[in-house]
Amino acid sequence: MESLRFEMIWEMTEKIPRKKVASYGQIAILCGFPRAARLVGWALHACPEERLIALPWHRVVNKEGRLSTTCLDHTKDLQKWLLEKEGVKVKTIHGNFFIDLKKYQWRAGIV
DNA sequence: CTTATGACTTTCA
DNA sequence: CTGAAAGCCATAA
Repeated sequence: MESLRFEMIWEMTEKIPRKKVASYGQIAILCGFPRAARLVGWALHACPEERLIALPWHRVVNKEGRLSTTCLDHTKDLQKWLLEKEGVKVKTIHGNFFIDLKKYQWRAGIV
């Protein structure tokens, strides 16, 4: 098995269906690297803007379903907006945004 | 080649 | 139950 590269992460992220979300760890697991959750976050952070635009990065949240992005150019507000645009309900709690994983978590790739 | 970092996750106190 | 710390991996410098 090759090393987990950003490209793999991006491709896996692109496979997330509409109205579904996946955790960073889940993406890593689907790629075959259960402990590379941080790579996923960083991969998206290091992703070119062009690629990022076509990438459903907003469907990737942390394990709690919380929008944990710290990227100044791609804020939680933007992510929330993109999700609601798809019809995904986003809860606003104490200034943070949460997603109902029981309802929206991606259940594919568990072949 | 070595050190530092990041949009995470899990475990210990 | 809540909070803090370590673990993890690939990339950048």
